[in-house]
Amino acid sequence: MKIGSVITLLRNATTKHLKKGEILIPAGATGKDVFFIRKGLVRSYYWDNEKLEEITFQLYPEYNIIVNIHSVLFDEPSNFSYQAFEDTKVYKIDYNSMIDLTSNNPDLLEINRRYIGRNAMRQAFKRVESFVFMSPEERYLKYMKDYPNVVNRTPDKYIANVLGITPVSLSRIRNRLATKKK
Amino acid sequence: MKIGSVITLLRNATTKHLKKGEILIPAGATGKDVFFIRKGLVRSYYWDNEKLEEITFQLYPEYNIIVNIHSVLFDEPSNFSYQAFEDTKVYKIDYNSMIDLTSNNPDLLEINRRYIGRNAMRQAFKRVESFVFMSPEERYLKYMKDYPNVVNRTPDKYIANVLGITPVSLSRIRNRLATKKK
DNA sequence: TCCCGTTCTTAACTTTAGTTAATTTTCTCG
DNA sequence: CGAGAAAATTAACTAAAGTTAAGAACGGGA
Repeated sequence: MKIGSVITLLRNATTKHLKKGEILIPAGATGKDVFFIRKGLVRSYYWDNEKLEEITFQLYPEYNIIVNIHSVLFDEPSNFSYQAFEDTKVYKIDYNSMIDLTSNNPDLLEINRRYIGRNAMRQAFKRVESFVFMSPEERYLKYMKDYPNVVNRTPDKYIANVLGITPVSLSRIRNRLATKKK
Repeated sequence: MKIGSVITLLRNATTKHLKKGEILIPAGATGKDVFFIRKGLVRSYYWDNEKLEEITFQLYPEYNIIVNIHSVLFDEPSNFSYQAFEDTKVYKIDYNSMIDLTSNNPDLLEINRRYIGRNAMRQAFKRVESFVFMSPEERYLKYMKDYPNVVNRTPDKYIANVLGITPVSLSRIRNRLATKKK
């Protein structure tokens, strides 16, 4: 990745500061923005009308790219809200402007392909694999290993959501693992 | 999608016939091929060394595109084998040739973006959502609804794998649903 | 059609997860 | 620092899933 290309991107981006708890993208949004998290932590979540509670879908620490998959790739309004989970600084650029920039610039085209499409795809695919092949306990261990910088900044109840289990169940898994070790 | 573009693609593709049971892509393969299933049914599966059995990851009926995500997008050898689950006819084209073709042809570029990247991404993402937000029972009902043409051609044990549960458990879910209905 | 292998179902049992609620611990921010 | 809120743990119970195994049903050749 060439430094000049990055500068081109940054010149076309705006900077946004969010206080902990502020909403970056509200549910229902249709805007096609791409965000780069420079600092902080963002979570995406879904309001479950049956259980009457929020279910956290994913957690994004600094140096991650967020695109609202629903609006940007699927042309639907966003199912999720994206919320700053710590004081957060993001760079924001319109997706279509980004496509325009990248199509005239081989380096940026490569960045686009590599860091947006491929990365999001890889994450989603690996996550499906973890659900198909692994137990909740194994999934938890893997998540801790892969994202320690997320786990130790986030209350367990949100991690439990991401793993597809309840907070109570996660607490028991931790207990089992702790007693097993001895 | 213009018919001319499709013909361009087909002229650069080869046709392959597979008997039921034959392997389309063996585990460990590094080839970057794109397959279009003209007729038949293909499954991808993983050999689980712990459980000493095959776990089916996904089922692809006719008119679906198969790319080996591991080799084509992640530059790793394939983790999965892809096997014809019925007598199957596929069109095959090398991924890089396809990229070359598409980059000089706006229609094909659109096909590429839309049907390969976006579709695979959409599938993977929706599938993660189903694991995070839904119970096995709900997941089964949704799968039946979304892919009836797969379900009624595939033994349940393979469907169970795809849903991340055991065949015994799927059988009980079916039983529960049947008695609930009355 | 009959046979054999695969798949499905059922049962019995063990383990784990969901649910609800009470209690303890930890955070947060005024 | 301290009070109130949020989160984590624990318990008791229910529901569901994993495991193993046995028998029934099914299906695809010969």
